[in-house]
Amino acid sequence: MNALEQHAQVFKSLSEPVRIRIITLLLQRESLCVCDMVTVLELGQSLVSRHLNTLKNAGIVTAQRQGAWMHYRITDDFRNDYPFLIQQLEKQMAECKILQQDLAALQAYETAPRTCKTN
Amino acid sequence: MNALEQHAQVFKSLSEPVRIRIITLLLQRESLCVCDMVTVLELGQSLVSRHLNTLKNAGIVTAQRQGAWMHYRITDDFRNDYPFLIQQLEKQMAECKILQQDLAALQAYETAPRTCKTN
DNA sequence: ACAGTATATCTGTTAATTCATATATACGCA
DNA sequence: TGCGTATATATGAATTAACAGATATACTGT
Repeated sequence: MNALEQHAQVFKSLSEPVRIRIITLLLQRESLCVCDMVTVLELGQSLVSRHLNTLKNAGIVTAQRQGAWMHYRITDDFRNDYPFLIQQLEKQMAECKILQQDLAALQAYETAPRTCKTN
Repeated sequence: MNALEQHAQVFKSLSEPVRIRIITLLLQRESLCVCDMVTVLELGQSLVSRHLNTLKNAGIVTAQRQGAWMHYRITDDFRNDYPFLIQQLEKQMAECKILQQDLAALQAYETAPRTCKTN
């Protein structure tokens, strides 16, 4: 895959609202596990897992297993190669109500006693 | 369409190599007509026209007729709402061989005597 | 009529979503 | 320790929709 196709793939990864929401959450934290995102976003586990896989294939996130949990984080490569894209996402987060609600839900979720009952 | 969906649509518009090439060219000039881009990109007229329509629907470009020619340009709204995205595209242009070749082809095309025989 | 541009249509490909199931780890308990 | 079970995550399969590309045709202004 050449550089142009790589760029196109990155943009494509950002072309779905759910993935924008996921990336925006991940930009706010070192890492999150799948069940965190499932709870905060109020989406099906399968759907979130598949979108995370799409982001992983594009090199935007990586996964690391910690016990039963898979922790996803933004890759250093993405931060290095697409710094302005991250700035753009942060700008959007500051202006987009839905993304702010997601962040608020994440904070509420972290404060409350966590029960990670995904399924 | 809410703000999140709007952002997703913009990213989707950037998710195809041909459209990245078109936008990159347009960022270098005030405006270009369809036959300019067809010649420089060496793609079918129908294909370029359809991609331009996609970009227009996303609010990234506007069209203005000048005689037989349709001149496309980047919208002010896009420049205002997605400034970092434009920075990202300019960074990519500086680093991506294909995009540089397109720019060189545009310059050569502008220098040579133009015959806009599209079809 | 002709040049520039848009669009209708067809084909092949890709992708999103859901459901059901598989895998992997942790936990409780004998 | 070993087994059964619950939890966390991934994935195969099926369905549906969207889209890129090409060709042919229609529209628009000179």
